[in-house]
Amino acid sequence: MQHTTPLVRSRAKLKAIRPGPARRAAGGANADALATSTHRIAESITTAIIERRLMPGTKLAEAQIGEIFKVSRTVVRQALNQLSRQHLITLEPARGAFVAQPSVEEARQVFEARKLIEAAMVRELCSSITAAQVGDLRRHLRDETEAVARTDVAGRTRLLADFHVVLARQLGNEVLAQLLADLLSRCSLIALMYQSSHSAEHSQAEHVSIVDALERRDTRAAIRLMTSHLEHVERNLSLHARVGDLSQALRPESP
Amino acid sequence: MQHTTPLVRSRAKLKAIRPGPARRAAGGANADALATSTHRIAESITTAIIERRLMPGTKLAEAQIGEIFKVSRTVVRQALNQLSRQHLITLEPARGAFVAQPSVEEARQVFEARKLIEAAMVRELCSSITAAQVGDLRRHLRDETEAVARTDVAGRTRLLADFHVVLARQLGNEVLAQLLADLLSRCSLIALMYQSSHSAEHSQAEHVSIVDALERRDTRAAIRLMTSHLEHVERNLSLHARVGDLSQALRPESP
DNA sequence: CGAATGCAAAGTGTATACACTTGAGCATAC
DNA sequence: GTATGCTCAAGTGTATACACTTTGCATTCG
Repeated sequence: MQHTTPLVRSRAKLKAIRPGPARRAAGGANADALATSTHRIAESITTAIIERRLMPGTKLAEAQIGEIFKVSRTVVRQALNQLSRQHLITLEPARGAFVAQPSVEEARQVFEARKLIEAAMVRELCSSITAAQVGDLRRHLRDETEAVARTDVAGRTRLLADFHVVLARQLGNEVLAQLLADLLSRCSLIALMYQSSHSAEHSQAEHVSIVDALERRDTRAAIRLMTSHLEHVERNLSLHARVGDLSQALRPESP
Repeated sequence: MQHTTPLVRSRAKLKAIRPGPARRAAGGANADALATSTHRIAESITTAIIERRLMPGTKLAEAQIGEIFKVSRTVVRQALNQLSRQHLITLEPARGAFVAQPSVEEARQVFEARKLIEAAMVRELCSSITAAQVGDLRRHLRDETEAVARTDVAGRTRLLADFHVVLARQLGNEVLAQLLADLLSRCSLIALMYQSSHSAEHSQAEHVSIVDALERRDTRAAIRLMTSHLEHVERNLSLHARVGDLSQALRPESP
C-alpha cells in the first residue's frame, strides 16, 4: 500500500479545466442529454485529461471544481461519477476522485480488445463500403494531415482517434461506435500516461494505407494493416514499468 | 409527441424492486466500489428489469424508490444515472427515469455488435483455449442444463448470458468481458421487450455445439456456430414493430 | 530522539430544503 | 361542445447542511 506518492498523486492546482462557454442553467432543468451543466463539466475534464492539462494521479476535489464552474458539489459529483464509469478517473471511497492511472495490464487488455474489434470492423467494412464512404474517409485523412502539419496537438489527437470511430459508424452501427469511442478515450489516457513515442505522422500514414486497402476491398490487407497499426501504437508505449509503478520507478537507479 | 401512452408508460406501482440484504450504511462512507448502497440499488433495479418485474416504460420515481430502500433521493439519483449509462433506463429531463424501451434499430445494432465481437472472440479462443478452460465451460453448460431443467427462469437467463461473458474472460481480457457484459444486459432488456420466443433449451443446445467446436479447435465451425446462434436469438425476437413503436402499434389495422 | 497517540482541518457521503418545470384538471370563452 | 388558458399538485434539478472519515501535525511518552 503505497501512500507517500507525491510524484503520482500530483497536487498541481487544477485550474487546467476552465469552464467552456458559460451556459448557466439556472433553477431546475435538464439532467441527462447533451448541453447540460453536468455534461459540460464532464466534457471539460475529459478534454483537460486528453490534452494533458491534467496528469494521471491528480486529485479532483469536488469543492474546488465546483468553484471553478460555479456549481454545487452535487453537479460535480454527477460528472465525476460519469467519468469514473468511463475509467477516466477512479473514485476512492471517502478519499476522492483522481485522474486514472491505468495499469500496464489494463493497457494491454484495452489494446487487445481494440485489435479484436477493429480487425472485425474492417473485415466487415471491406464488403460493405461504398465510394461515398471512401470519400468521407479521404476527407478525414486530409483533416488529419492538416492538423499534423500545423502541429495542432489537441486537434490531431482527436482526429487520429476519431478515424477509428468513423470506421465504426460507417458500418451503420452507433452502438459499436459508442463502444469504440469509450475504448479510445481510455487509450488516450494510456498513451499519455506511458508517454507514447508513436509519432502522429506515422499513425496518419498507417491510416492512409488502411483506407487504401478498404478502397481496393482487399480484406486481408486491411485486417493486417489495422492490426499492425494498433500493435505499432501499443509497442511504442513504454509499457515497461512507468509512472504509477512506484516500486519500479523508485528503485535505486542501478544502470 | 405521444403523451397518451398508458400501454407504454405503464403506471404499475413498483414494489417489484425490494431491497436485497439490508446493509444499512449510516453516516458517511463508501461511494463507488461494490457493496455500496448506490450499487445495491442499481443492482436491485437491474435484476428487477432482467427478471421482468419491471416492464419497459415503467416510471421510476426517485422519491418512491428512495422510500423503498430507505435512502434519500441523492443516492437513488446516483443509481439511476449509472443505469442510464448502461442503457437500461432513459432519463428524460425534468420528467424522470423510465425503464428503457430499446428501439428496433437499437436492437439490430446491439446484435450486430455482438456478432462482430463474439465471432472474433471464438476465433481467438480456438487458438488459445486449454483443456482446463474447456472443462470450465463444460461445467458452466451443466449449470445451464440444471437451471433449464428446474425451470429456474431467473437463474437460467443469467447463466445463458454469463456463458458469453465466460468466453470473453477466457481470453484473459477483463476489459472485453466488461464490455460484453454491458451489451448482454442490454440484450436481456431487448429480449424481454420483444418477447423472445427463443427457447432456453435451444440456446443451451447451441452453447454446447459451440463448446464442442472450441474443443476440436475447429475455428471455422466455432465462428459459424456462434454467428448463427446469435442470429437465431435475434430472429426469434418479434422485431416487426412492437411495444413502444406507437406509430406502428396504433396504425388503423389494415391487413 | 523516535514512535505512538490525540486533535483539528479538510473533504467526502448522505439528507434535506428550495426553485423550477411539467402536465393534468378545471374554468372560461367562443 | 370544443378549444384555450390558468392554476396547482407532483416531481425533478440544484444548492446547502450536517455527519463521518481521513490525514497531517503537534503533543506526549518511552
